[in-house]
Amino acid sequence: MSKHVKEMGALKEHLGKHQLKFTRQRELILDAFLKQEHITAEEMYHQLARKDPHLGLATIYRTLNLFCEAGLAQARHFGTQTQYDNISHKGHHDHLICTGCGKIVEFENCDIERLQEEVASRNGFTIQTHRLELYGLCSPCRQ
Amino acid sequence: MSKHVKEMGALKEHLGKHQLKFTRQRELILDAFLKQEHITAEEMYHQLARKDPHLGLATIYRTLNLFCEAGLAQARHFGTQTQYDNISHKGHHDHLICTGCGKIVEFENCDIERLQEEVASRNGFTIQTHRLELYGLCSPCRQ
DNA sequence: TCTTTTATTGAGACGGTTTATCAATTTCAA
DNA sequence: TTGAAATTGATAAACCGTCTCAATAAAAGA
Repeated sequence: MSKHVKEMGALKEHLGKHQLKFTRQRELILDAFLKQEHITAEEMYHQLARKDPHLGLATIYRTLNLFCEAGLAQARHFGTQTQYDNISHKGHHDHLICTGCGKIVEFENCDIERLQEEVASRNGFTIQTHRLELYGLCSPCRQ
Repeated sequence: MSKHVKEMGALKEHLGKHQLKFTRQRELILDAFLKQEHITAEEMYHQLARKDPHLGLATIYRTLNLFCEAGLAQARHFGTQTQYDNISHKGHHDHLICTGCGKIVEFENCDIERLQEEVASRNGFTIQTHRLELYGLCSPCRQ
């Protein structure tokens, strides 16, 4: 009865290919994961504590890493924690960041994205998402 | 006599402004830092162990963070570790990161860099450094 | 120079995050 | 239903980076 039929299918396909099993915990964690844009293991642990008080933190880590391998999630190290991004939510924008005043300008550039695809395929990669940050000085900060 | 006169000057200026002191350790770490494009604290620790076996890891962390504040370095979380990038180094390379197995491939692409400059100047920015990470699956992880 | 003040250092303790271990349990194909 | 194989939960362990603090070194003042 999940609303996430497509992702559930992708996960089951990955499980099948790797002789892994479909468990109650994996289903529970997938449902919770797909409801958000990104989450940390700790956040999910607390969030799921009500539904299943015995669900262990280690299982959450293992499962989120499994989602990464299955192409559903993307891990990003953010400060001291790891964020797991939901790949199916992708309103992706890049950032120009002023190192002087901290101002952030968002931008999108199709040409850059196209070149990224080229680089990736040349190296045998399939891109799920990317992160591009340009650091510099805005004109007020340059005087 | 250091070859890195400019950076040494920038560091001393920062120290002066903040009532910090110029120490033998800071000089040593700066010299080692400027020789590379990027380094982790742990790598530097081993690298400097011969020159000064008593140089502590904590001092290296403290000093690399100081370089960030002084605008000489840029920290970024990479896998489980923190990389300190040398801002003055030009041959900046970017990363393809496999979300399945964690493999990292470095690449450089002048066209992308040129487009970045365009985006920046269109927004009135002057780029000091950037960070581009492409996340996806490498071919073994894709099957 | 000598003294005084203040920042820095080294060593290890510490805290938070993630992974490894392992016996018990669950899944799933036969 | 059975049995091999994967998974789980609990917790120990590993790991990275920061904090603590007494001892030391650097700058400023006399």
